[in-house]
Amino acid sequence: MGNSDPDICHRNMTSPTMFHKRPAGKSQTRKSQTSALKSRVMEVSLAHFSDVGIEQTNVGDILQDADCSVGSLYHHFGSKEGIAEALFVEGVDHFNAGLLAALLPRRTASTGIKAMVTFCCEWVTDQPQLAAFLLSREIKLSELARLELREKDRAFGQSTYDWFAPHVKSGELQALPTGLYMPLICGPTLECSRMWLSGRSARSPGEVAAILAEASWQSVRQSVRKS
Amino acid sequence: MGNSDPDICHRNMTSPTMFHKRPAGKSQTRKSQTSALKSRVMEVSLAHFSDVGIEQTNVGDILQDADCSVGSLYHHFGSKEGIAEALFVEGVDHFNAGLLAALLPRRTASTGIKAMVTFCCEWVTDQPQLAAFLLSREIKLSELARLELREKDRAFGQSTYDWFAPHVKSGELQALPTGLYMPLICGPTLECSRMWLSGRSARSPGEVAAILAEASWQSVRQSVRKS
DNA sequence: ATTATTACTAGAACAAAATTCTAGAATAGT
DNA sequence: ACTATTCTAGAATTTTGTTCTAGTAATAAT
Repeated sequence: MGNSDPDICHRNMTSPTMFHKRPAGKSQTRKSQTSALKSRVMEVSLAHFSDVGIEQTNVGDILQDADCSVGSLYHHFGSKEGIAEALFVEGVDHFNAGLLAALLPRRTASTGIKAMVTFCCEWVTDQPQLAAFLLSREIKLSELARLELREKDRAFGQSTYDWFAPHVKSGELQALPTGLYMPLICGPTLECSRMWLSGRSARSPGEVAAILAEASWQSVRQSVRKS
Repeated sequence: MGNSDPDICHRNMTSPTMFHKRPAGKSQTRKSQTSALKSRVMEVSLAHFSDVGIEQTNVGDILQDADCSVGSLYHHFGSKEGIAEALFVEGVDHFNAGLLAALLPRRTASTGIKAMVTFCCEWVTDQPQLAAFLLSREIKLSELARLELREKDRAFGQSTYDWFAPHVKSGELQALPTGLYMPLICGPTLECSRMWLSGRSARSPGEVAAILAEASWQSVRQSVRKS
């Protein structure tokens, strides 16, 4: 009765440090042990997921590799998909944050757009496992996570558009439906990434970043051409 | 002993008519019954897969909805993933064939590139389920299917490149690494498609086809600009 | 025509793997 | 100290994908 309530708990994931350094005091407090366990599970799961896919990954292996008990896993994540969901949300967050950080400081349309593309390329090339996971699977998200992600997506879109707007006004960028900027700017890069990650292409996005950046820029700039 | 040999059989799928009209004589011969069963399974499976994903779909539901026995299903497809594999290969084939058919008759670089984009947009908008399935999941293919697909991919790439080459020579198209044309031309569209299919965008690719076509063209044309 | 072989259908039985359940230990709150 | 909560554990259960055996139609061989 006074038992654990996973339905609440495994939602309450305050970004357990896969991509940031952990506090890690010497005296392993319970809290840090727990958070370490979660990280371990996520790390191990990512490796398996990106390797053989969610379906083919079996919980037993995760349990073993992360040295975790059945109870703990289901307490924290609720299900195998729950792990995937946590990874997905955290991954998207990380990517979006990086992309914004690359964009916002730029002062001209051209450098901004190119910075976005370049960031994409580098991010994918730097963390192929996470990228493969994010790009190759559309996770079946819970309703709650779906809403959470939708909101983040909206906020992200808003931030980028706030940056774009002045450049549209000044005539450097084309005026387009809001939803088209991201696909035009990052679409080619993401497509290249998929090909590289799945072994269909030898060239990593990092290697062709400059070409992609230039091409994407051409696709969204206000075009006034000779002849 | 003289038993069925699924290891051979379920590879031998001569494209069972999900996207083409079936012969369907009046006297249901065995062959046509069988092929109808396969189509039914694939159709039903696609609906489930694109709805809740491969993992979440359970074979029992497919069996029931397609009115198929366990034995038949495993005889024809070998496994649940086998169905996905068949759908995937057939889908890619259908898409590639359509794309080529749209491209090859065009005589100028501009109309060709735009035809490709337009075809993508229409195809995705016309068969959202299949598109969602192809775009959102990377199927874990068998080694055999992987090779088969690789070969088709190569042939497809060759055909498109044969079309591109003269236009590159004539200076209308940029000279790019071979692997970059498709991502640049179709990447934005596919990205839009994903957003639309997953409900993150309201505008269907069909609605923005013209804009995408123009933008993608700008990204691969040989640019010589004022100032 | 009869037999042999193959392609296919059927569903009970099986095995593997995900998840639930019960219980106990650690921690925080009062 | 006592209570409630969070977390850990692993045995027990259930679900679900797949295999197996057997039987039926179709086709090929003699």
